[in-house]
Amino acid sequence: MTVTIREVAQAAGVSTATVSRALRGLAYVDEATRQRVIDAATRLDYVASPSASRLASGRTGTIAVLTPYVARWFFATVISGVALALTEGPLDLLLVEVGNPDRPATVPLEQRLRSRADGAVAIALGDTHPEIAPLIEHGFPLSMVGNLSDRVSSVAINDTETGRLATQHLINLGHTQIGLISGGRIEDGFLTQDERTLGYEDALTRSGITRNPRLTAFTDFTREGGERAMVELLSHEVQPTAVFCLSDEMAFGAMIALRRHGLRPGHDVALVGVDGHPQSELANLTTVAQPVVEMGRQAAQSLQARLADGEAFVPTKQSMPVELIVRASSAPPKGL
Amino acid sequence: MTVTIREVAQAAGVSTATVSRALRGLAYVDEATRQRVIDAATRLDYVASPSASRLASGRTGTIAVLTPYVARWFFATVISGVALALTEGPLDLLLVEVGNPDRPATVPLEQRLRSRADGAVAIALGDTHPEIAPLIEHGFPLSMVGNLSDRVSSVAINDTETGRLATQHLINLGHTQIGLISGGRIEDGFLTQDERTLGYEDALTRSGITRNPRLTAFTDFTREGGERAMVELLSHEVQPTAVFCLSDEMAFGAMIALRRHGLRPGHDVALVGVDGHPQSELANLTTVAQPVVEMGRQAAQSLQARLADGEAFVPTKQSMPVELIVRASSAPPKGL
DNA sequence: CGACGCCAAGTAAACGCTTGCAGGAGGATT
DNA sequence: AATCCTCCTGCAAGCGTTTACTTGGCGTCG
Repeated sequence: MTVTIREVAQAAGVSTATVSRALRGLAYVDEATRQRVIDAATRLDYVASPSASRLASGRTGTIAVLTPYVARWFFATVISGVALALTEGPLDLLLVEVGNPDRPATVPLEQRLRSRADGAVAIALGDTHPEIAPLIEHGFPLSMVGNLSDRVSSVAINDTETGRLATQHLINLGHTQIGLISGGRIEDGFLTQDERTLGYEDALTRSGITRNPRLTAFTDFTREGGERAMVELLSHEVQPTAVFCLSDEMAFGAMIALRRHGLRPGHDVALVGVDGHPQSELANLTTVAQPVVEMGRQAAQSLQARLADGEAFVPTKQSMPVELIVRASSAPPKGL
Repeated sequence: MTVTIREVAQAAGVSTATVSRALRGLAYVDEATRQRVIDAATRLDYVASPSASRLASGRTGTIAVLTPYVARWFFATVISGVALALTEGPLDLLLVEVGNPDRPATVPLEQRLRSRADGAVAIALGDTHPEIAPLIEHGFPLSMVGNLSDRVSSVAINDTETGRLATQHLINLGHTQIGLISGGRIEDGFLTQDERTLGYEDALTRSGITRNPRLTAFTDFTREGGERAMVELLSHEVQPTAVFCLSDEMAFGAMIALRRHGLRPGHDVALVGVDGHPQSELANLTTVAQPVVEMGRQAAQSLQARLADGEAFVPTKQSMPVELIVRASSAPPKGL
């Protein structure tokens, strides 16, 4: 059924070794010979068997994408960036769900990756995450997106700066009762929420505002979470005139909650999110946008660089620029 | 570095053949022996080399997902459904971008799949698509989502019914000038837009309304496309009081365009989309929702069934239920 | 009680590549 | 003219499984 390297060798009148070398563009093959081989291969519609070549070479030609979610915007968009980077080369993209609390791992990640991928891009996962840490320990080539790490290459935005930027914007508008909708604390080295919160606190402090813990609600990074969190905030006696949401999706949820309470986002309660989600325009949401596709692409590229380099490799930490996009959801407090 | 089957065999005091059989749960292995093998394997942290087993068995244990886009909501969500179905088993998920007009294929799809996947799930691709058709021709196990086909198993909604449902809803509200924002015609067997359009026409006809071609705009299935299309519709002399958008994202774009023209969705122009996009709630968009995750899951399952069955296989056509979710974007025309 | 069948386990031949090593052909260098 | 490179090519040993075939032991049946 399938054409083997032997048949190509026969057709081109050379050995299989030469076919292998010729087709992979290695040195020490006469140009005329190479052409003859390529012609034969094309004619026979030959494609090398990946399994065989992987077995023989020990390289898989595959990189894995490790992600807790595949459908959520941020994750899906990073994946598309990785895919973009891989279209250049001949690498395969193996999709692996990791760290989704709703779907506990049945097989240890390391086993799922061993001899299956040469390296991996991890999305929004901490470097001490129980599934990830062993990989790093064992020197598995890893590249992280959305979370900076000292132990592996990583690309992310400056989350502290992001939190500061968003909060300062609200302060500049005249707000002082600024709420926070944050993600729950995670103990696996995933620092996004901590750092954005740090930036939030820092901005408040700089302006001489003391943080009120009753103005913070913890939830998860979803629309539903944002909705619940906003309801919670609204239930307290002291209410925020503005809320910094750690993600746009959370902010969308917050908007829904506000509306349900007869309040108008922007008019009654100012809202700022983070992400630059495509829907933020329609929702009129002020947001700190991050270059998500590009982050995925960069991570994949630095991983490829590492795979090419081999030993001589130092983890790089890449910080991407953010941009505050101001829309109607952030207006001055009503008194002003 | 890595543990081989031979070492396990030695440790368990059996042959590699027995180890192979024991670990894969095949018959003709004494339970005591099997346990001994499993213990040894566990102790040594043995994991079979996929390349080797693929080479030897001819099966890849991988299914590919073929998709034009990975980040767009519908596609990402289908992929998550496929991933969901695969978490049960030991199958790998290979992600392959196919049919994205912005990224023309460098290597023929068939070559990218040969000996790399046992089967594939194609998302929103037609069965005569130049990349897909050869696969079907050669009997490659395929399962389609979002587009029904006679030639392979497929799962989708009834698009004609969907178009009818959406349009009828607008008619029921009292609209007669009902516009359509449609996708461009594609000649590769992808029928979604044709059928939804058919449903739209049919609903009009049934109510004795003659379709006005000036009320239809063609574009692509994106927010930007919807925006452009709505601008186009608004530029004509005869204007719609309602518009049926073939996808929610298009409808979001249409909303943006309306707003830019000082018109209010629902109030000035009624809007209905298709998808049940998570953002439709916040946007107050009336939509015909489809069970997207479930569709991905079903497609993956029927593919697995086919792979298990082998020869004895007949393509199945699965039609999923839709649900009209009425929100503020669809209101009666202003006169009423 | 011998033939038979069945189960359990082993032997060894693939599977289709890659790659270390060896060899030969020329040309350049002493 | 002998020696040494350099370039090209072939030989063959893996790579780590799976699986057809074989073997042997043991209970069963006529």
